[in-house]
Amino acid sequence: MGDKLDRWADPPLLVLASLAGEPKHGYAITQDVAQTMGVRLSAGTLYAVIARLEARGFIEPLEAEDRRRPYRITAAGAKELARQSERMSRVASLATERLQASLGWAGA
Amino acid sequence: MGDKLDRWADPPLLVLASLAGEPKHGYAITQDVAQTMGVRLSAGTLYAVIARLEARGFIEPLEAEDRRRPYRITAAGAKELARQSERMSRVASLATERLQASLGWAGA
DNA sequence: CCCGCTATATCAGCTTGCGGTATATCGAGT
DNA sequence: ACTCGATATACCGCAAGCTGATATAGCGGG
Repeated sequence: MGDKLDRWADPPLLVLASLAGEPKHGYAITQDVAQTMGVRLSAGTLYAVIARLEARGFIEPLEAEDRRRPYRITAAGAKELARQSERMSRVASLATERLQASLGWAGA
Repeated sequence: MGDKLDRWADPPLLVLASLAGEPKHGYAITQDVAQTMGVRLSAGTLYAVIARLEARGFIEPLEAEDRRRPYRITAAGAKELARQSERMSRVASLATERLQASLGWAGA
């Protein structure tokens, strides 16, 4: 049930990608990730990830408006995101290449 | 130290991507993943992932030669890999776009 | 007045990831 | 012959992460 194999997407990466453009607060991140990346992050995951990302210095909190606690990506976070997304696109294109190259799969 | 935040790459995805081209046995997967994707999978991770992937029907074992137990990607696995890598490249390009759009990062 | 949406936070439980260890075979060096 | 490193698979315990549930709370609509 709680199977990780159903969604192979690292929440930290999605959150960081969401914050890459402009600062957002937690709830806005969930919505952005759902809309632009098609992955629904539960509240439990979201705030845990935010805490870890902040502890690593990849994101930093801004002054709270109302109930909203916005976060901004740091230079270190941006650098890390750039590295990871480069790797990601390499893996993705490699996978696509290989899949197209072997059109012989009759499969089960 | 076993911090997941250091390496945001889902081992299942890497293994499946490695098997996308042609069947490989476990050890060969580790080497391929390390060389082409820059991620080192420990033996413990590797064989656990293989077992889960097989249980899901994403890969299937071929007849063993010598000590080697090769695995092949199934049609279901290929489909899943295609879906995931499409998502991956979308997230990656989105992240890159957003990072470049906000050129405030000094790079340090 | 209650319900759903916004918004954040925490918890228990399960799954997963990783390092270490065990086993076994093989080729190369000494 | 012996040892060492590489090949190759497998399992264990621990720590970390993810998820769904639960709690809190203000606000607007039915």
